[in-house]
Amino acid sequence: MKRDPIPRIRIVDIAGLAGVSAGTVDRVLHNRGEVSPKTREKVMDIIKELNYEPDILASALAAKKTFRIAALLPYGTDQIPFWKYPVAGIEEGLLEIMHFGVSLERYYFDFFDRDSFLRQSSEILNDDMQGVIMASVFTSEAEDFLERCNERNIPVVLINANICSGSCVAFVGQDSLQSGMVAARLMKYGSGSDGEILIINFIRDEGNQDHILKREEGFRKYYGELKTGTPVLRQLNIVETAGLDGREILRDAILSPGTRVKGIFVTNSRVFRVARFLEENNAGDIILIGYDLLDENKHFLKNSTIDFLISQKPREQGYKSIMTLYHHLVLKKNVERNQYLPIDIITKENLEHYSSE
Amino acid sequence: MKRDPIPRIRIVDIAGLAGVSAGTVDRVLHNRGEVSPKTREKVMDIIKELNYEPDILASALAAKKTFRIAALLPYGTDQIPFWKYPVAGIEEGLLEIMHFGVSLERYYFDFFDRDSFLRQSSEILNDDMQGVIMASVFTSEAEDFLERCNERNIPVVLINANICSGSCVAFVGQDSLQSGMVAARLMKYGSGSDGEILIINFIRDEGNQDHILKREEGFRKYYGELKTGTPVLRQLNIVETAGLDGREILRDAILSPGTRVKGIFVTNSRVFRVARFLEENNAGDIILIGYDLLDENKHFLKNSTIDFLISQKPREQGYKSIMTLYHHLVLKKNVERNQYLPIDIITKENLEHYSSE
DNA sequence: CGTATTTTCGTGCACGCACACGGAAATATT
DNA sequence: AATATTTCCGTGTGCGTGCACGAAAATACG
Repeated sequence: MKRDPIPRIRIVDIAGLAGVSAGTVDRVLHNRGEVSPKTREKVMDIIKELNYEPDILASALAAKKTFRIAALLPYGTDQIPFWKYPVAGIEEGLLEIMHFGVSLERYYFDFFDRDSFLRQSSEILNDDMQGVIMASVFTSEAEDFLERCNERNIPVVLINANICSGSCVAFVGQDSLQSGMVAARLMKYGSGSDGEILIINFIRDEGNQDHILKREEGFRKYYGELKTGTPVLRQLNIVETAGLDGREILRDAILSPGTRVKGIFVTNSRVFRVARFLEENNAGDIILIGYDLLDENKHFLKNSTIDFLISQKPREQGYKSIMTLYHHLVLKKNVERNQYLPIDIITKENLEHYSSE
Repeated sequence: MKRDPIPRIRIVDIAGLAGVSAGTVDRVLHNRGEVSPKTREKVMDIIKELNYEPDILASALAAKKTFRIAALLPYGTDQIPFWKYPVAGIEEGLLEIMHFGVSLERYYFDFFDRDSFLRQSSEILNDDMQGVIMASVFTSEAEDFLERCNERNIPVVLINANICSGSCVAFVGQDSLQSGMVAARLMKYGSGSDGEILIINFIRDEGNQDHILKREEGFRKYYGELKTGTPVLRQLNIVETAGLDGREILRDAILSPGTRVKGIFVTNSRVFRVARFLEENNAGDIILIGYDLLDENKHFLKNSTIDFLISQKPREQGYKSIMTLYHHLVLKKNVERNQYLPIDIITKENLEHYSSE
């Protein structure tokens, strides 16, 4: 039976061993004031040798330092409910770390309006922020803003969609290629080797769609690697503008005479639109796979119109993004550049235990 | 753009408003020493009205209180590797909360030896522990020990297998019935409506097997609720004693002439034994579903001998158990009695992002 | 009423760290 | 050599809370 005593090394212990005062050790630790090279080296050696770690409770209490973090995200709407969840995850993480002086400023923009993104991101640069959590919905504007932040040494964590050229501190999101492959494996079990499968992309005129395209790519990759018989994979792009849900396009693709649709893979969280359509038209024997536990998607999963949902874990994305900034900013620890979240497969049977995602 | 200022109410603020010293407020807060009823009521009113919350950093720093938590778990072995993971999760949680004075004592026992459980649990009662995390492997002994702990007001968190009659603070684990139903849904997609499906239980002479039986129950429940054609479900119990892996029983059940096994559901983490057998005998077209990301299970998932693994998330069970005790013991917060973990479905394609479970 | 005992409460100091201030020592300038 | 300036470092106090000690006030007893 092992005991776990924690003999904490304190600043005064190091001071004693180095024959200096605690104030000098503090100056060495924080590169503050002036310390002679000889004294500095002696203190640093002891710090390393004893593996000194500060008591973060005492440090936070004494410093009363504040870390102001900006959240630059789309606001969730009834049409795009997905974005309600990362926000909730960020707020949840804030509750855990606010004791350490972290505060959050919220800069929300309209998912469909590039100018609102520009306005809010400009405002961040006018304020005195120490870190930013950003959703890169508009790619080139986000890259521009990221560059501005880098010039000011403001660390940025990207959420949900990565930017390849960005020098952010971290990206928190899902491996989109792999999630497409997961969807394909599930589809293959459910729909067999014949007929055709629709890959439906709800896309926009503009903005970052890498993750959507990568999901399709992964889906096709899985089938491409199969040794025997595969169904026909057919892409269907539905341009997503405010107000339209693509009903006529769905009718043509699914209900036209001669179509043999066995399954549908929707590459984002708007799968509820397809589910609505299938339900209205009694097309219940089609395997339907999509993303995320939005309320309406959950409703259709429960009544078996949707067979599987893949969760991007949006709440956990939010939670993890703020915790990553905390580790980087406050604890000064190394954080991983790409933080991929698990690719959760949700069925009617395990839905209840995922509901808070 | 909303600001998030936190004007913290301190003890000295309350003291000023009540016309007493901070020491008196402290005495009221902690029911310490003696305070006149009149003064106590005045202070309590102000505390409630201002919704005072202590600064947990300052509280932990000043109190230097230690919370000693006992971990009463089986040790992980090559034969039962599952138990390596909850331990890792507990250690991970400990790192996050040790600043608040939490320390961990490890009391490990042999999964197959009731006496070792009795020895270790007795030792806990002899030591001065403030909380216990326990795996209820031997049901009645665990109930007994739980009763002892209750007499001493030592809170206990159960992990992995619940005890129905136990008055523990919390249970952290998976909803076994639902996980069996998830397995059945996956099996149904993969193996169709004819032939037979084996439900293999690796069981022991003694000990808590509720969760294993519940998984089978859930599996059967799913098929029972189907409206049309179901395969034959056949139970196969393999008694698990140290050293044997049930190879002969598997041979009879799977390879005998006349058997038409389309799928196998193994109700715990020993699915690698079945996978080994299938691989050795080139029986690769059987759908195989089991539990947990042990190294050997992962190997068979990668080479497609195993089709799906359901994760009990053992590491997260450990993590969550210690965090639950922390919330209860240190923060004095209410915690939920049954904390069910998500039922993760793992395929070859999403395995990499679950590897740390 | 005087003395003894109990109740009540203010005060001081501890926790480990952050950091400002100013005195002492070292160095530069005249 | 005397004076001015810079470098270096020790000391003191703050952060918010926990808690021990003992003085003052209230109460009990003879």
